[in-house]
Amino acid sequence: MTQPANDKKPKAKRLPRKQREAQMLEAAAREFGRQGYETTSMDDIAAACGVTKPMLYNYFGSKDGLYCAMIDRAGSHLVKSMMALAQEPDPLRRLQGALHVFLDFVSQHQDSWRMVFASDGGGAGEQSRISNYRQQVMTATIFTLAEMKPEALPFKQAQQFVEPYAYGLLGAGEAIAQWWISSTDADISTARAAISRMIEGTADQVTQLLAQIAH
Amino acid sequence: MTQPANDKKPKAKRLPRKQREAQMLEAAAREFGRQGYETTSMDDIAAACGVTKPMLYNYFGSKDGLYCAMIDRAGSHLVKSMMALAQEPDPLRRLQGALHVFLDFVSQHQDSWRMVFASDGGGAGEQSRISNYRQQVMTATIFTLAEMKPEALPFKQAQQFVEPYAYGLLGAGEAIAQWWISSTDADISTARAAISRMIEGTADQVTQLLAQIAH
DNA sequence: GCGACAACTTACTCACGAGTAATAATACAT
DNA sequence: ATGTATTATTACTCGTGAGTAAGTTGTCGC
Repeated sequence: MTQPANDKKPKAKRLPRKQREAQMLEAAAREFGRQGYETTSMDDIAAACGVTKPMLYNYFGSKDGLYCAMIDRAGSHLVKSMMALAQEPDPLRRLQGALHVFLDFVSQHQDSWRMVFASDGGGAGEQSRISNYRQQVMTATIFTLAEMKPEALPFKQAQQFVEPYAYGLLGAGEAIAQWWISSTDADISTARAAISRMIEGTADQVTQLLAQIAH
Repeated sequence: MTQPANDKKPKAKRLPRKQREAQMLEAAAREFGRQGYETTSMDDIAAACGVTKPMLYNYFGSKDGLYCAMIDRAGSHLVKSMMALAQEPDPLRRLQGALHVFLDFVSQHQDSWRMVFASDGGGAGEQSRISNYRQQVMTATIFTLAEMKPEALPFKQAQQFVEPYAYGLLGAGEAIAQWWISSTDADISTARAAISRMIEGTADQVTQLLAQIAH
């Protein structure tokens, strides 16, 4: 519907499948990200990579299929980068490292990260649950936060208490990322610093809380 | 499409306009909240209050019109409640008060608050900007945060520095509210405590930051 | 009772978007 | 060069949802 913001009016040059698929995923990410799942038509995406609709169906089967493929590409990339931090022993530093990775991810997937991460509800019927990369990041965060004061109380129990803070932190991270993207002038280091400080402040509070609960 | 989750199969009882309108707004909030803007059909909403589509068009003109009316109802209510806190002089307490109001709002508008507040992008084309109640809350938060250490540096400048933290805080509040809604067992006081602590932690950091900038 | 207005319905139009044949064009392997 | 795979297109079907026109029924003032 709304002009796909892209060029390539002339004839579609012939391209091997792998390349075309990659291009399609790019375009899908861009269009879905800009307009949301429902509002983006397959024709939009097709036009955005200078090809016609049936090609999309050839390669991805359905709108859902394309959507999921695109989510998966970006999502698995995020999670993989985050998992690499698992060896860092200090929980606070691990949290900080995760934010670093997260902001990098956002800056690289400016349009689509919201879909990948928040999976906006409007997404693909069944698939919105399947590809919940957000959940994975959340779990890791809860885990890390519960480690802040390990001597205070049993780990399982600490996780309970810490859960809302993990959600809050993630929410804060997302919001600041969003702010950074949409503010034209702001430097990324400002965003980084803000999240970093919020993590620190929250970590302090959580440590206090855990200590306090343990009497 | 998806069954509107409501009853009232028999004949539509006749109702005066004001009452019917209120009922429609309720239903709209419920359905839009559950399924999102694009996915909810006018027939869904009509069915949800035991009436037929043309009535909706009679009273609200269009889907956009209905959507905006519903946003406005809840949104102005939120903003009004928050404005009542303006007389509180201590910025930290004001922030805490705002969160109290916010959580009350969320608990009263469980389905729809996301639409009202985050205005989910998929919303009504032009109107998504018009009815940005989120923006109002944001501005107030920036304002309050900048007041944390008034002697440090000029107010206008403080606002600049404080902006990402305001976004972060709001994001955290939303995320925790969301967590509370979707977790079956959690008590609201837990959510309140978590947001409260995060505000405190962040406020500390902001105060430090402002002091530090002022040399 | 009896207009007359407000509340409500039935029964459409119209556009747009997902998905699908059936068909054309180009590379490239032998 | 020529048969065969793969890449691509044109030209549809079909369902669904926004919005409307024209008609029906209940209710209130007098």
